[in-house]
Amino acid sequence: MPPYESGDHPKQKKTHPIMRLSKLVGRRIKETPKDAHTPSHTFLIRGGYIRQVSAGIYTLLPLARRVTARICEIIREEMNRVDGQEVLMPVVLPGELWAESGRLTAVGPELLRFKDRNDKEMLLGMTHEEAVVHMIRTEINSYKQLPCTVYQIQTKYRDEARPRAGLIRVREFTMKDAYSFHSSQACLEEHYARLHQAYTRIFERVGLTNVLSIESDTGMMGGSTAHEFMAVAECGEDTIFMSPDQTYKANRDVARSTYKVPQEPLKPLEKIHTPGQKTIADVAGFLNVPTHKTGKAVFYTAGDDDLIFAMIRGDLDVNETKLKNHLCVSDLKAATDQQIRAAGAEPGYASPVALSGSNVRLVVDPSVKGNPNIVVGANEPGYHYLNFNLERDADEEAISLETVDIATVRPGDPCPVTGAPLTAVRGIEVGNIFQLGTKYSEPMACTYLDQSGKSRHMIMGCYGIGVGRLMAAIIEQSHDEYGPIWPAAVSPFTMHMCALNPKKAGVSEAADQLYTDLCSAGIDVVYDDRGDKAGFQFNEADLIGVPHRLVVSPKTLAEGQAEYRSRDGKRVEMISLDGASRFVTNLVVPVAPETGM
RNA sequence: CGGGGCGUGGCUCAGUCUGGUAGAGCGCUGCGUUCGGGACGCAGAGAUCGGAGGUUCAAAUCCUCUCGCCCCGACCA
Repeated sequence: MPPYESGDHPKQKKTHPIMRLSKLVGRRIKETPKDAHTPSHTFLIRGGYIRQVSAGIYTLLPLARRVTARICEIIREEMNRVDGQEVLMPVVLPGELWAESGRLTAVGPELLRFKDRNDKEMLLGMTHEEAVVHMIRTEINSYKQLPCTVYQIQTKYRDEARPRAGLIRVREFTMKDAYSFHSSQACLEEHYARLHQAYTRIFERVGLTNVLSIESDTGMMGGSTAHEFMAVAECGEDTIFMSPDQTYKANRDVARSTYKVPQEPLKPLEKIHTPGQKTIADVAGFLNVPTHKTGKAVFYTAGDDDLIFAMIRGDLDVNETKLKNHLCVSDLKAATDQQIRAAGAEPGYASPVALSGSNVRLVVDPSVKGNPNIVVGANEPGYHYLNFNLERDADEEAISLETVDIATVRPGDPCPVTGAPLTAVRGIEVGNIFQLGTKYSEPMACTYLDQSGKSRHMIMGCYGIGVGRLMAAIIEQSHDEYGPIWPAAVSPFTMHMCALNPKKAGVSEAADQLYTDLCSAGIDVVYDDRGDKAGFQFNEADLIGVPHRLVVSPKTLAEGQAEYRSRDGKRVEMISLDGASRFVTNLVVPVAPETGM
């Protein structure tokens, strides 16, 4: 290779990306790999988009990289429109930074930690609050610089216990994460609303057709208000409850319902012999009462603290996420029989009645609180109480008693807003937004001086989108039995061109010419120049999933034409080769992004 | 972390129960014939059967240990 002349930098050379299928890295696979069980996983593998390297760790081949690049461009445009500034923070972070926020110890094995050569504790970033605070607290120190929003598109690593379904749940992934900094809660809330709109636009523009914005659990991120954006899909891991008119939508972990309590006169507490009846179903059957007239006792331990006695209506189940959030603990374990007995309760016959004096934390769901005359255990093997009434019969002097919603909502339960029966759908979490408040700025001393010269903690928001997961979600919502049907905005190519029988007179010349014309017109074309049988080429085209296809063959060439077909099969027509460039250009008039907010 | 399943050419699998020198289809290379919804013929290349021990004259196959991957659950910004 001769040295470059002065001014002849390689970057300045016009490069022609390889768009011939004969040269594209990544082959199509005819058979479904045994590991693939969902449409997106199957087609990403079969179409030559991704390859697994390890559990939850994938290589993106050129086709997938083209898709994610287009997704990232849309995200960038929308983030820039809400005043985001792109940055890039490290993947490898020092443990000490996470010690500042407390998450070094608070986060479990999901955080991958390791030592560097100097025996210093390091970690792979699973999210970047600490890193961004480290950046902002040194760059921003005046109210005049607020609000400010930065974002990055960066690799994250989470040591997931169980990766699954291809790109839906992985260990290493690319994420767009944004962080905003404010001097007031009102400013945060205003910006949060703007980001909510930006997210809605992003998911529309990438071609998702069914995305729900729902109330979500704030989990380990902390903070108060949070929303998740859920792409509705069968293979989704999350369950969303919503009212038929969608005025109420919430993740199962925060979904509420209203359980009516009957009005009836209180009857006297009565102990009754119930030998061997330890489960709700047993007791209800034995005493011939409906399960919703019983009380269920569930015991947990949190850390090394006292026993948690969760009490809920017999037909309902405790939602452990709700309970954890109420107790502000991250690990909740089912208590052992010994622990239950040590607290003065009897497994299978546990009761809040005779717990006096024991160090039990009693958490009662509202479904029990006003519910009159229910059946509960008697803290004595083989005995229950009839006509238990919480306010009257639980000894509030001796035990702490909290009433808080800890129920798991079921499909058909009444909506807390409209009262209509809630329905459940499955969804893939493609994005989320959080109002963090000062959860990180306080412990990490991220402050600014306000107008009066007083030092204050910045108020933060954070906003994430999983890029690879988004690509998979798009396939989940747009595919047929043959492959993906890419929305034009994110398709790896605009046009898929086939040359049938290229050795026949003039075909390959005409196809090459068309390919060149389209490329010159700025169209992203992938050209199947391999000369395989028609059916083979068509099946591969479907498996790649480009929304438009042109075919040149001896048959079409005889008429000076090419055949156009849309991937969804809704449009098929012959076009003249002369006017092909114009036809295609008209076909793919880009959807201009909306302007303004 | 509990429960289940699977590791045999690049891919999908058979062979394992009942030990006897490793197979098929797809894919790949070459030649020829075909050519509008996954063509055909001929000739080839390619696997120390996940790994390590052990039993045996002989191990893909039996035993022990181990690693990896998938699924269900638990967990999960």
